[in-house]
Amino acid sequence: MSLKHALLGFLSYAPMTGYDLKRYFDQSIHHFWNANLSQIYPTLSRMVEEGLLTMEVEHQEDRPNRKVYTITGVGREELQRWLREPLGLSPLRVPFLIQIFFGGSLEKEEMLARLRHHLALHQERLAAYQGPVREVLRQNVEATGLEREGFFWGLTLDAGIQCEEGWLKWCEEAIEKIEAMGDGHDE
Amino acid sequence: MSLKHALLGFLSYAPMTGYDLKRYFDQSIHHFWNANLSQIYPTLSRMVEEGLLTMEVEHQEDRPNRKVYTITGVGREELQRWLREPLGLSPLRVPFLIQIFFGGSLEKEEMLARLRHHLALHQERLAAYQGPVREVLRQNVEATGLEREGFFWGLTLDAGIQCEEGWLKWCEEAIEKIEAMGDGHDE
DNA sequence: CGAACCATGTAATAGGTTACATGATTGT
DNA sequence: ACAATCATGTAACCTATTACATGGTTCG
Repeated sequence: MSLKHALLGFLSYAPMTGYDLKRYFDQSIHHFWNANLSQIYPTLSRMVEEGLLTMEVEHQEDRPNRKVYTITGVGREELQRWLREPLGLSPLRVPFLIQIFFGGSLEKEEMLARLRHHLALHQERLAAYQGPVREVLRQNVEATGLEREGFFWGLTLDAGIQCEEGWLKWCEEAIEKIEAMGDGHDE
Repeated sequence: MSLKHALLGFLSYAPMTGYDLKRYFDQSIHHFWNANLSQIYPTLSRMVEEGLLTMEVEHQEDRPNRKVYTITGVGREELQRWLREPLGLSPLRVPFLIQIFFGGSLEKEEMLARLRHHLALHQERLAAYQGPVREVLRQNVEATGLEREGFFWGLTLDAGIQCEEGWLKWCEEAIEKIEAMGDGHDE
């Protein structure tokens, strides 16, 4: 279960609440993994039962109480074990490609509009990765001083960028090929 | 629900059994979507209830009976509607990148071994796409005569290839960067 | 005055994987 | 003999999403 190990990973940096963890997800691994609060909270409870974490309630007066989770020795061992576990390639699930696969009945212009829209979405995402996302990463390295860790954070962002560039290239080539095609439903 | 629409897509080519459909999944859209028989069978039943398909039992003597599903007019309309529905970008879920992200505690050689293994997996998959997978696609076009459809089938395979090439490039660059790094856990 | 932030959850639903169950035929 | 192919499913389980529920504070 990857969510569990991602939580262990962040908690190996510092004790945190579920709400904090969600912010870290959104800020740093959002481009290859995400989780909702409604999934994070029960998972943290279960991890306490399993002995991977401990929890302490921090009382606050003007705000809701915080449940601060801390990783245990067992938790650290489990994280280290998992980090070395060989994983196969994760299967893709891209509904958009199902639409392309069965798109033979769409008209040329309709299909082009779909692809151009998709291209724009990927351009947006790429720009975000190269700009604000990269910047947040840099700030996190600066704030924590975790140089070596920051190097690996950067690698995952590189992967996201590489992926987006691949999609852009594919979209562009697909558009060219369709534009070169005959009109209507034939050829 | 994408599975439903993928099933509608294949059944728009010809009536088929669940078992046949599974074969088509494995053969043609496997690289961006897959499904198990234990998921396909109940889904087909539900689609009959919803009026998207009809089912007829074909009795066989030496083999189990076949349940042949046929797409209805309603089913075709639903497929056409869905093919035009704009979809956002599908979120990635790559557990391997979680391992990289939190991989700061692994030793240099350990990390290199992981990346080299990953590189090999992607090379294998790319070779499959460029060789046998492309060949099966070509044969399906020849067998069915669906030239225009075949063009779009090919596009989805191009996307798979583009994706694999992106991963390969990323793996290679990551390996180079790590090799250039200082030894052990520092720097 | 309304939106966003802080902070916690539960419940219902959907989607997907794995294991279990059956049973004849064909190929190695 | 053993595995694979044909052909159907059910049940248990795991994972993830969406909706519902609460309630004060801060910012525009």
